[in-house]
Order: sequence, then structure tokens, then C-alpha cells
Amino acid sequence: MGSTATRSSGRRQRSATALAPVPPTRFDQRLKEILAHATDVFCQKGYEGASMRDLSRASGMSLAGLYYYFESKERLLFLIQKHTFSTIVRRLKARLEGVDDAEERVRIFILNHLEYFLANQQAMKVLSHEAEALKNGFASELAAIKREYYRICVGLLDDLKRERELQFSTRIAVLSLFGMMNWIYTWHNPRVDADAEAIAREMGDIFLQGVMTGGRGRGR
Amino acid sequence: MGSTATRSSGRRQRSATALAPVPPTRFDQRLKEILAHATDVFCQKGYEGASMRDLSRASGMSLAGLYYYFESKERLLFLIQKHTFSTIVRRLKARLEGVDDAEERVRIFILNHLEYFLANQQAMKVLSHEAEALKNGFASELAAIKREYYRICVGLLDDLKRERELQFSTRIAVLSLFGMMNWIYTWHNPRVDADAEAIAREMGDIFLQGVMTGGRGRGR
DNA sequence: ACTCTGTTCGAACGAACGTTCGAATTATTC
DNA sequence: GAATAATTCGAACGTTCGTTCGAACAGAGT
Repeated sequence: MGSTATRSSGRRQRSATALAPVPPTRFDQRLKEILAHATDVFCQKGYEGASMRDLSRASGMSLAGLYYYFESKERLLFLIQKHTFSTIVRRLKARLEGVDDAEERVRIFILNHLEYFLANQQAMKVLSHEAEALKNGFASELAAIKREYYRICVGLLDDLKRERELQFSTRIAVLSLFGMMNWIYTWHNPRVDADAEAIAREMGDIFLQGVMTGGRGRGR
Repeated sequence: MGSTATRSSGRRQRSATALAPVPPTRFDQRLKEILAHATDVFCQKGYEGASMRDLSRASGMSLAGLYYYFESKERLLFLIQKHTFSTIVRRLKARLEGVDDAEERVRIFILNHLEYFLANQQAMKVLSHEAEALKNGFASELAAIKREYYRICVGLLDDLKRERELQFSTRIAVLSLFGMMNWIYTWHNPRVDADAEAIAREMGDIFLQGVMTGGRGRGR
């Protein structure tokens, strides 16, 4: 009776050989709804500032009822962050497939990031802003995804550097780019600002021309 | 007896005509120490995650004793953020004085920001990361400083735009620049990364060449 | 009708939270 | 050294926190 809350991940592993998509159970469905409501609350009040009673109110389920779907508040945050981050990485890989031009690949990276960011602004804010909230096991599993995403971007920029014989610090460039993009959750206003495509073009222009102009002599 | 905690700001206003610097009282001195310790704790655990008992332990003062120096946890955060932000704006103004070249002025802005950021990394993280933690009166007073700082940067970029006849969205450019710079608190490692001057040069190169190359046709 | 499994909830747990109060202690002034 | 003011503290306030427990409810299969 006590272990029902971990049922979901266990259930999904039935028949590891079958490639057919597993139909979402009622349990998975309801969990998804709760995650969505929790994302809103975490976004508004922050992880520490949001109480389980806030989540209960937002999702229309009793306080105790929530614990049927996950075993702790921390695991709930983990599920949100992991799903969000995994999705953005998966979409990026799909979009990069078949594109060879180095500059175009960087532009795809930027567009993918910003499009997902603005389409899922709340989840992405929770991912960006609560990056330090998880501990130990949860933290390290998420750090692994983060590192993979970071390495992909480093690869794209190194390719560009080689192709155009540029010289700049990849580390500073990548982290500057992440900063430009992730900071958007602090200022983007859908009633004032352009859509993701336009912003991606403008940021892409600034970043790429910044990195591609000047050629040798800078950085190391 | 109950109003002693507001003594400091009241005391400072004696003889508004005198320009001589007011010698820091014992009260001001001790408050400053507490603010420094509180900055460390807020930086490590976040504003919501840090308890008054954590602050008590860190500053070596009893829980009740803290309330002699400020009337609430929120006001404590406000004092930290206001002092940090005011200082960076004051220093910027002093550094910009006498410099006419538009590009140089932008570079001074970047250098000032990053130098202060890395020299006071904990305070700047608290300023960046806890930007939404304050409510109502506290929030609006801080928003005023923030707006002034933002407007200064907009002015610098508009000057550059006019001088070089460039075309780009000032808003996107300014906010991208802030993103590049403020994100640094998530990744900077003093044992791995260069000092503020070198990073400021690299970020300045990326940003300025990004904004200055291409000329007309982009943005609006 | 009965059982079994999956789902929901009211009530409560102990711990920790921000804040207050009056007394005790320390520094300053005469 | 007595009197006054500034500073510190132990103890407690009422509230809210994350989590647990056992009972109640629903639906499907027999």
C-alpha cells in the first residue's frame, strides 16, 4: 500500500522490447494535470515559497490526495524539471538532424530554446530559477541532462569555430548565449515583445555576428 | 521602545544642510555586519529557504536580538538589495564621467557591472535571484533603482546607435546584455574562469561586434 | 451482493516558521 | 556610582510547514 506512488515509472517498464507507445493510464493522466498546476504555483511563488496546501488548492485535490501521486514535494519539482529539460533536448536533436551548415545549426539551437521557452514559460522559469533547489540524487540526475545540453551547444560552437577559423573562448560564448536566452523569463511580456522567431533572429544576429566578426586574436 | 529599529535612517537626517560625511555609529556598524552575514545565508539557501534562526546562527546574535536592527525579514532583504544596487549605480556614474566615446562608455558599463558582480558575488546573486521576493512598498522602491539603471544602459546604446547609424532593437539588445552579465552567478568559478576584466572584454567583444556589425536592415 | 484494487480525503502529527515581550546586560552620561 | 539609554537575550506566542494514517469512496469483475 505504501509503495503505490512509485507505480508509474515501474509500470512503464513492462515489455522492454516492445516499441509501441504505452497508452497513458488514468494515473499518468492525473499526475500530468497535477504537474501542470504545480508548475503554475512554483512559477508564481517559487519552490520554497509554495506550500503543499497551495498546490492542493491549485489542483483541486486534497492535501493528502497529492501524496498518492508523488512521495515528496522535492520529487514533484524534480519531475517537472526533468520532463521539461528532457523535452527540450529531445526536440533539439530532432531539429538538428539533417542540417549540416554550422551557422544554421547554431540558429536552430537558439530558435528551439526560445520557442520552447516562450511556449512553456512557466515550466522554463521553474527550470531556470529553481536550479539549485534539488538535493543529492535528484540534483545529480538533473545535472546530467543539463551537462548533455551544454555539451551539445559547445559542439555546435566548436564546429563553427573550426569551419570559419574563428578564435574565441567557447566557454564564455556558450554561457553568454545561455544567459541571453534564459534571462528572458525576467522580462518577456507577450503583449509588448515579439514572438519567439523574431527574438531568436535578433539574439542570433547579435550573438553570431559578435562571435564571427573580428576573426583571430581574441580569446583563447 | 518599539520604534528603536528605525533609528538609523532617522538619525542620518540630522542637519540636512551639512555635507560632511556622518560618522558611522555603532548601530550602523553592527547592522552592516549583520547584513553581510545575512547576504551569505540568503545566497546559499535563498530568501524563502533561509530562516531567521539561520541568520541568527550565522551572525552570532540571538534570534530576538536581530529584531533590534530591522523590523522584519523582508526589510532585511530590502536593505541588502537597495545597498547593493545603489552602490553599483553610483560607481557607474562616477566612471562614466568625462568619457565621451559611445563604444567606450558601453564598455565601461559592462566592466563596472562585471567587476562589481564578481567582487560582490553573493550580494549580486541575492539581488538577481531574489528580484521577485519583495512586496508592495519594498518592491516599488527597488524597481525605481532598477529602472534608472536600465534607462542608463538604454541611453548608452541609443547614443551608440546614433553615432554609428546602426539599426537594432535597443530593448532586446539591453536585455540580452543584462542576461549575459547576470547569468554569470550561475556558472562563474574563480578557480577556472578569468577575472572580471578579461570576461568583460570577451563579453564586450561579443556584444558590441554583434550589435555594431551588419549595420542597417535588422531590428526596428 | 461481495470482493478487490485504485483513488481520495479529514484529521492529525511533530517540527519549524516569523515575530513579540519583558527582563537582563552592557555602555554612556552626569 | 547612580541614573539613563542602548543593546542583547530566553522564552514563548500563534501559525504554517511537509508528511502520515486509516477510513471512506468508486468502479470492475465474479
